[in-house]
Amino acid sequence: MYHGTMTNAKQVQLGKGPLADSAAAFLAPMFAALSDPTRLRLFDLVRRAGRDGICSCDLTEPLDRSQPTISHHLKVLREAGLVESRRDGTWIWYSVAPHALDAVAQFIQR
Amino acid sequence: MYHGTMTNAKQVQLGKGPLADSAAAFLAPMFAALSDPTRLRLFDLVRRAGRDGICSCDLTEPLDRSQPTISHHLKVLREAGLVESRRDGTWIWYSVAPHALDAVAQFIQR
DNA sequence: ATGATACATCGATAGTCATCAATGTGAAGT
DNA sequence: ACTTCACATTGATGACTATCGATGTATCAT
Repeated sequence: MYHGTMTNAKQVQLGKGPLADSAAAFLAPMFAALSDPTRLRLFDLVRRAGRDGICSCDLTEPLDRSQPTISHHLKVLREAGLVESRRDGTWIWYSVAPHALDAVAQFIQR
Repeated sequence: MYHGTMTNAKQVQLGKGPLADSAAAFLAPMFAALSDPTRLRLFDLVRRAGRDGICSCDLTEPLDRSQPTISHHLKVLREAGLVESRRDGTWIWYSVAPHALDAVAQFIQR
């Protein structure tokens, strides 16, 4: 399994014209990743943890969901490029990917 | 059918602590409304139309979707509080709801 | 090696969604 | 009244999703 730094350097220039098909295809999964209440709170908890990140084991309880469910949501966030994971011995730390929300913010205020 | 101004004055104070359950329940549907590529481009087209808005008939072709599909997406955007509709004779004009994305923007940059 | 801990994956289920063809509705013109 | 145009709704279908119990996997301690 992959636990390195997902740099996701993909930068999308939204441009000035109508939102391109490719830009929409890039942005939509990010919105989708935040479209579930549980996952939204999950992302918020990870973000509040700052650079150090937060252990997956500390996320199960406050969200009142099973461990597989939290693991699933973290996978969705990771595949959307919003969070990164970093293994440290037995456990894994999740943190927000740098510039994760830049594209989203750029779309919101344009 | 309702075509008046959906003021949606609901204001959410996200506060400083972890994202509350209620705040997540309020925000998630907005992200969900933008989580589909077609609907994202649809919203973008409506937003680009400015205050006057844009006719539904002018949205079917550029998005390459059937008329019922566009109608469905517009309904989703409207119920999420992101766009408004205004009847004018035979046709209907869609425009972005004022402060539609304020809550989303507030969440993104916090 | 054994056991324990942290996390991922599998399989199943109930619910939701995007899409379209067909049909309904409401307004305007003739 | 009839037709036409703009848009909404219905019904159906295939795809996706949130959730959990059960099970697998990797790491550490003993």
